[in-house]
Amino acid sequence: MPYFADLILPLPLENRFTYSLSQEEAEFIQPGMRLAVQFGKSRIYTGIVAEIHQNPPTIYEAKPIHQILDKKPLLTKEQLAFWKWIASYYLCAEGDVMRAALPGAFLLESESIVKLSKDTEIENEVLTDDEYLVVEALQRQSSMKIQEVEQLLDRKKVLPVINNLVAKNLVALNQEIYEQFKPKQVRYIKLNSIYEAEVEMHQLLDDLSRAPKQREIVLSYFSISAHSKKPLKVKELLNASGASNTVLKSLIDKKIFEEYYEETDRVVFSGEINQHEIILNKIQQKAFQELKDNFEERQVCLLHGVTSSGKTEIYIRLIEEAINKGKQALYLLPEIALTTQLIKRLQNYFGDKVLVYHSKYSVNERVEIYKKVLDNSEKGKIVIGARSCIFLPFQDLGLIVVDEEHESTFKQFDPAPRYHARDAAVVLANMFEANIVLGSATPSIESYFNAQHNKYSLVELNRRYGNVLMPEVEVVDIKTAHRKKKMTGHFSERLVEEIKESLTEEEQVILFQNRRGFSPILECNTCGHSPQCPNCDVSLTYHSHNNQLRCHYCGYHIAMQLQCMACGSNEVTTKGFGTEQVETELKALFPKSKIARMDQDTTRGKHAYEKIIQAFENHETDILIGTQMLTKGLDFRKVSLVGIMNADNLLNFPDFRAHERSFQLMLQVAGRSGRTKKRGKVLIQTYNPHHQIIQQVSTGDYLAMYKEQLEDRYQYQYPPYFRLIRLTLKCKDYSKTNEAADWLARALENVFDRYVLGPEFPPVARIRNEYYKNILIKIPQKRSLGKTKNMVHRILKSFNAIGAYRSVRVVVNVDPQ
DNA sequence: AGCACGCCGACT
DNA sequence: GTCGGCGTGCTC
Repeated sequence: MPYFADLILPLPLENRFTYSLSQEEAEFIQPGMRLAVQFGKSRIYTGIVAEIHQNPPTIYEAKPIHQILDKKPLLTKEQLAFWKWIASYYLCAEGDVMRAALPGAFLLESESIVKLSKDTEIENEVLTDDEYLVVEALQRQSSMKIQEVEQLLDRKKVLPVINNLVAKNLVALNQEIYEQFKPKQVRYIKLNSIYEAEVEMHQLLDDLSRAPKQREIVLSYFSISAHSKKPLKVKELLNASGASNTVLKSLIDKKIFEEYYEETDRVVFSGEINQHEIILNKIQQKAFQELKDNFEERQVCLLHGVTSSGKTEIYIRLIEEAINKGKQALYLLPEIALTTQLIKRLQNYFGDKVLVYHSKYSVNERVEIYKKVLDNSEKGKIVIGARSCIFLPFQDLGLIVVDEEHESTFKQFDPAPRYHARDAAVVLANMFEANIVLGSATPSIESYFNAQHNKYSLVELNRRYGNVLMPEVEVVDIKTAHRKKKMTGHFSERLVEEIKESLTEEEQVILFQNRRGFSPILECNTCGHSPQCPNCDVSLTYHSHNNQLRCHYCGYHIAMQLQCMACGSNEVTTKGFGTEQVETELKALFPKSKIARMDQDTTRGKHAYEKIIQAFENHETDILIGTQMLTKGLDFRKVSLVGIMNADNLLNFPDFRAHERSFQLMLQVAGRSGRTKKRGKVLIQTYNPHHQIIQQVSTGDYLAMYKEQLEDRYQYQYPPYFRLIRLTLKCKDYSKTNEAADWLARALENVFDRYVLGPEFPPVARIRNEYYKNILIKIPQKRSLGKTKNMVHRILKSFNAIGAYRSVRVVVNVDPQ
């Protein structure tokens, strides 16, 4: 009986692919292992075994596999099921999930290598110039990559040339695959055991009397090993003796020393546990108990706790309980770069049980963490990281914490799989029958709705830790201020007063300015023209640090223009205002204060974030101006004033979540103020002081916001009452984009009727010379989600079958943010 | 995705 | 005439 394996390949393709196995292979291979297989004419890919069976494919001959890459499965059954769920829920291929889920180093890919055939006789052959060049080059360097051949011949299509050479039996084309992960090896040294006896030892030292450097090394070795029995690293020995590697090498050559290698962890925790107990106050204790009680009934619990109410301590205690039961715990964060403070807190308590996992780690480091989790090892019982952590190979997951669950960065936007880590984590927890806490000071409407409708349980913390008062919020009407001429640039008189007061009290100030879309653009005072990107439908934005005009979307940039490009007028001004302007104006207002800025521009370097934060923590900075980044879990002690420069550009965003977002953002920023005894102050500058969201922020009334937003969502048919699927069409051809979008919208309307919106152009309708068009499908609660998705799937399939629309790509985004 | 094949315009 | 552009189809 023949055997077959169905593989998931890391490609955006619908199907799994079936390969044939020998009986021996079939007995060894298990689902979750990696195989290297040939796919297509020449390439070799890494595939994951999803299933082994004995049903031969009917319409094609299955190819044999190339190589088995694992001794035991790299994926658990749960993971395979989880991948399947993600692919079907978010309407993407399992291959897309595979790419997102596995550290890159696990995905071996082949590279075509050209080599000279063994018994080549060139003389008789008639060669073209190109062919001759390749053969000649190969006589010098034995093998070449396709890319190198491209360089050699200085043209793009070299495969025909190579194929001709292969046909003439002059060269061979091979596939080479590389195992990318290399365990880190550390070189150790030990003395040859014959010198351990005292006599031999003295003899050795005598023998070396004429080689003082070598003698020095041996003496160092003795002195180190006298008070430590630990294996000795070569590096340590060389450091201690001050000798060079060459000297040691001659000792190794003389067989006096022996060297050996051992694998070590790249990711090591060097600190030590310095916090041994977490003591919860009464309110925290009560919440902790409630959470545990709730878990008896329901797996998911929403923890709604105001800023600095001490949610982290509760998480830590929950994690502790999970790992005490021998289970693994996962702590999900929106963005890992901003959370060094939190990671330190966890490591101080749990030591090396904590592993941090995120995309900024090197591929090798990620492989190590992956393997630790797979082995359910003691190191790495607790994993903390951003959204991709949900793909780790947990064996026995007991608890998931989703911190700042309202954050939209949990949703992956591009590329597929466009998953929401919070929602996927709920599914993951369900697979393990694990508990999951969703925590936030400003829960998402969806989660609060689920809590209100008993899908999740709910625990609330209404007091700040140590009974610190919530900050006092003052709304400044800048419309009136402008009229009364009480504005200095973007600063109202009130804000300047408050900053002055804080500074004289030697307290710190945070100023918040929303980013994107409000970066400054250049505008001509005469004709109103502003320079546009040639590839995208946007104005170029001005960047003062390099004096450039830049496109946000494609990176196109030109030097700053001093004359209008349309009419030649010399009067051009920068409009709109970002953090840079705030900084400039602030420096003029407070020349003596130390001012720092935290935004995209200033946080580019690897440790730039930390430096700015550190400086602020150490009070080397008085005023910190920043964007969204400031809202994320930073804990500054001496901030007494938070200023929101302009609330309106948040509120006026064209998005059904704009109000919810504004509320969350403002309340989070406000929470940075007054974390110690003194009551903090928040100043919000706005043109609409009576806007309901501004009012709700100033009273900190989450429930009022929730209720009002919920009504809007119901009325305008948005989540949580309706689910959304957004289809985005992209194409270089404008009219084709329109035609295809119309066709697709018609096809969808046939099934979903009035629940199809669009097609319509997004605010930026052209990016990198591609036109965009959106179609939105709204799914009422009563309609089956699964059936709807199958239907969408079917319609997309027939869309893709239309030759004329072949160049139009459709991006599917389920639950778009 | 990546690659082959086929058709078409633009150059040595 | 070939080179390289792109559209189309297929991969177990």
